[in-house]
Amino acid sequence: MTSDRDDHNLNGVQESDAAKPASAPRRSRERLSLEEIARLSGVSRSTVSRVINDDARVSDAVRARVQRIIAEQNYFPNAAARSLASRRTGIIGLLIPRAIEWVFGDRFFQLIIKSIATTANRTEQQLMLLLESSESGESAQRLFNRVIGGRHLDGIVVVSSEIDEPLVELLDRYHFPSVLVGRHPTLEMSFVDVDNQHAARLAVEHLLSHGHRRIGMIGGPDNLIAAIDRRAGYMQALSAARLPVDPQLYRAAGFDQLQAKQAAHELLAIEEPPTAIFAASDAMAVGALEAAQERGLRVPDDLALFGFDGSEVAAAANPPISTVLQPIPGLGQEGVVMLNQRIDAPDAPPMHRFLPTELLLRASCGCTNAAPANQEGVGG
Amino acid sequence: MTSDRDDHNLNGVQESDAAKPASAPRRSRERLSLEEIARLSGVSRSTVSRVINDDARVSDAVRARVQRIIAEQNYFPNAAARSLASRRTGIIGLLIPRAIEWVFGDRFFQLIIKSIATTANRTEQQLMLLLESSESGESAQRLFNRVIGGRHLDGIVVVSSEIDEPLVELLDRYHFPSVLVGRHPTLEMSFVDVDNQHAARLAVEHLLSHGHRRIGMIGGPDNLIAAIDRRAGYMQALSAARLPVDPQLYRAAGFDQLQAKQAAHELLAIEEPPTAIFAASDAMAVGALEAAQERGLRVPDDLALFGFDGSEVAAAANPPISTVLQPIPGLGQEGVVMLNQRIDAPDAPPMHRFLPTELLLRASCGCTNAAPANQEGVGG
DNA sequence: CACACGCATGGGAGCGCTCCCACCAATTTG
DNA sequence: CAAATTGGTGGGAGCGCTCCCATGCGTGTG
Repeated sequence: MTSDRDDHNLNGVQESDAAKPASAPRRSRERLSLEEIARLSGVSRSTVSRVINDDARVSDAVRARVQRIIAEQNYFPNAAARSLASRRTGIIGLLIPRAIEWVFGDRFFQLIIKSIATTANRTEQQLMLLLESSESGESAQRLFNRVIGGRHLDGIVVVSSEIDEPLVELLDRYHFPSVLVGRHPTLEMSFVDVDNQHAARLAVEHLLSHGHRRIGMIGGPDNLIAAIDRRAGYMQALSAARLPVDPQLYRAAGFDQLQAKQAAHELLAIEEPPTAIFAASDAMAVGALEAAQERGLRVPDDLALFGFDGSEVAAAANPPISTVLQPIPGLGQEGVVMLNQRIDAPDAPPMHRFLPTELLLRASCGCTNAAPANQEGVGG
Repeated sequence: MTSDRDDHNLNGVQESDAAKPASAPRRSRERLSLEEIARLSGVSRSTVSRVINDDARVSDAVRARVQRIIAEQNYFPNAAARSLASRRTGIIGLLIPRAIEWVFGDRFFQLIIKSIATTANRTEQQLMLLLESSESGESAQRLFNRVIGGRHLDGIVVVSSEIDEPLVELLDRYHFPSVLVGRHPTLEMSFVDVDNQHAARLAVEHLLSHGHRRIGMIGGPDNLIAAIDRRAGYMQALSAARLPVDPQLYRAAGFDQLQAKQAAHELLAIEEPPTAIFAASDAMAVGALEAAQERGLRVPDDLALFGFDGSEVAAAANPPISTVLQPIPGLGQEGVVMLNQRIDAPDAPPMHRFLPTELLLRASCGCTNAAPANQEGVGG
C-alpha cells in the first residue's frame, strides 16, 4: 500500500549515515521541512508531498530523485503539521477500562492488545494504550476530555463487556469514531464480538449429547454482558431440551480459578449435584476440576467439564478440558479494521459483527476423541 | 500549576449538557476554533490562548468570561495545531524493548508502567506505550523512524538494562530527549537506576555477618547490566572479606523461578556446597528455596537465602525471604521528571541518578527480627 | 504636566504540512 | 488539424494554534 513510504523509512538513517561522517549524525532537533526537501530536489512542495503520500501522479524519475534526497537528509514529515492539515493523526486509542494490574495479568487482554497493536501498525497507525491511572482517580469524563477532546486520536477501540461503562456511553453520545470489542446491550455503537450465547448453548448441548441431564454452570460477574450471554445460552440449551432450569445449579463467580473452585464445591455439595458443569472460562473450569479432584470425583466419569476461551490452561489440564475457542486475535484485528471504516465514514450506520467460535472437544466432557468439531460462524 | 485549565477540562462537557438539550450533544466532529471562542467572548485569539495556557496577564473578569464560554461550548484546543505552533506534543513515549507477553507478565514492568503513566498524567502529559509488534519483526531503526522521526513524541523513557539495545544507542546518537530506567555501561545518556552493585554488596555482606563463608550466587542473564552489577557487588563483598571467589559458586540463569531452581540444585550438588545463596531476584530466591526444600535442607539453618526486588513473593514465602527493596515506582516517577528536564533543556549534560535501596531482613537469612535495616542512598 | 512604565489586550506572522486549482505540455479524439 | 483530454507539476490558501511585537490605558515619577 505504501511501499515507497516504507522504503524511505527503512533506509532513512542508514543512507544518511553512509553519506555523512558517522561522528556527526544529524541531530533530531534540526528541523528539516518539506519546503527544504523540495528546494534540494528542485521541485515544488506539492510534488514532495505527493511522493511522501505515495500519490501516483508523479513521474518515476522525479519520485526517485525526491526519495533519494529524503533518505539522504533523513527527513521525516512533521506529524503535527500533517495532522493539522489532513485532520488525521494516525493514532488510534485502545482503552481497556480496568486497573492496569488486571489488564496486564489477563491472557485475553494480552492477546487482544497484541493483535490490535499489530494490526494498527500494518496500516502505519500508531496505537495509544489508554491506561487508567487509577491512582489519580480519573473519571471517564476527564479521560474523555483529555484524550479525545483535543482530537489526538482518530478513533478508539474499547475492549469491554461491562454493561454500564460510562466512557462507552460518552463515546457513543458524542459520535466519536469507536468500536467496541465485546458487545453492549443497549447502545447502537459498532462492535465485534463472539456470539457468547450461541457458543454457550452449543457447549451445553454437547454436554447434553453425552447424556447429562443435570448440568450446572459457574458463570461470570453479572455486570458483564459476556457472562450474561453465556448464561442465557446455557439456559436456552436446557429449555430447548425441555429440562427444568434449577437455580441451584447456577453459581456466579469472578472469572478466576479460585472463586470458581469455591463455587464448584458449592455446586457439588447440593442435594442432587450436577453430573456436568459448564464454566464461563477456562480458568474457572480448571478451578472446578480442582474442586472435583479434591472431592475424589473422576473427570469426566463422575463429573463432565466444559470451559470457555480456548486457552492453554484448558489444554494443559489433566484431563484436558473441552472448551469454546474464541478467536481473540481475530477480535482485535477486526476491531481495528472496523474502526478504520468508521473513521473513513463516520456517518455510516454502526456495524455489528460476530466472529465464529469453535468447540474444542477433549477428554473432560467425555469425548475420547480430541478432534475439533467445527461450528459455523454466526453473522450479525 | 494549571488549575484553570483543569477547571475547564473538568467542567467542559457537563456544563455544555446543562446548557443544551441533552438529546443533541455537540458532536465531537463539529469543529470549534480558538477564533470562534474569541468571537463569542468578544476578545482576541491571543487572550483566549492566554486563558487556555494559564497565562497570568489576563484580567480576572475576562478570564472568567472566556472560561465560561469555553465550558459552555465544550471547546478543546486542537492538539495538532498546538503542537505545530508550540513544538510540543505533550506525549512522551515509554519503550520496553521486550516481547509484550514478557512485559505484561512481569511485576517490575507492571509497576514501572503504572508509575510512569501516573507521573506523566500529573503534568498533563499523555503516555504512549511503544509496544514491540514482534510479530512484524520490526527493527529498532524502523520503530525509531516511525515514532520519533515524525516528532510525535516530546521524549522517551526506555526501561531496559540490556547492554546492547540498538534503540538506546540510536536515541543517544540522535540526541533525542530520553531517559533510561536502568543504566547503560557505556552511553552517556541520562538514566535513573538503583545502585545494583552496592545493593548486592550490602546483601552479601549481611550474609557474611551471619558467619557464612561459602556464599553462592544465582545471577541473571549476562546481557543485563543489572545482573552484571549485582554479580560485581557479590564479588566485591567476598573480596573485601578476603574470601576466595570460587567460580563454582556462581550460576547464571534467567530471572525466573524455574531456571533458578535448577541452578540452585546445581549449586547445592557441588562438592563443597554453599551455606548461603544470594539470588539476583526474589523469584529466583523462591526457586532456590524450593530446591533447598526438595533436598531436605532447612532455611535458614542449613542454607541461608537472600533475594532482590522487594516483591510480594519474597514476603509470602515460607520462611519469608530477606531481600533488597528496589523503589520501583520511584524509578518510574524519577524517569519522567528527568525526562521533562531533558525536554526543557536538551543541551544540558546528561544526568545520572541512583535511587536508594533498602535491605528487608527476614527469616531466610537467619535474622529472627524482621525490622528493616536502612541503607543510605547513593548519589550519582 | 510631560514622561516613562507596567499591565491588559490585539494583530500579524509563522509552524509545516495538505489540498484544490491552475497551468502547460504531450497525447488522443472527432 | 483544432479541440478535448490526460499526466505531471507548481502555487496559494488554509488547518488552528503560539509567540512576538505593537498599542492603548492608567498610574507613578522627576
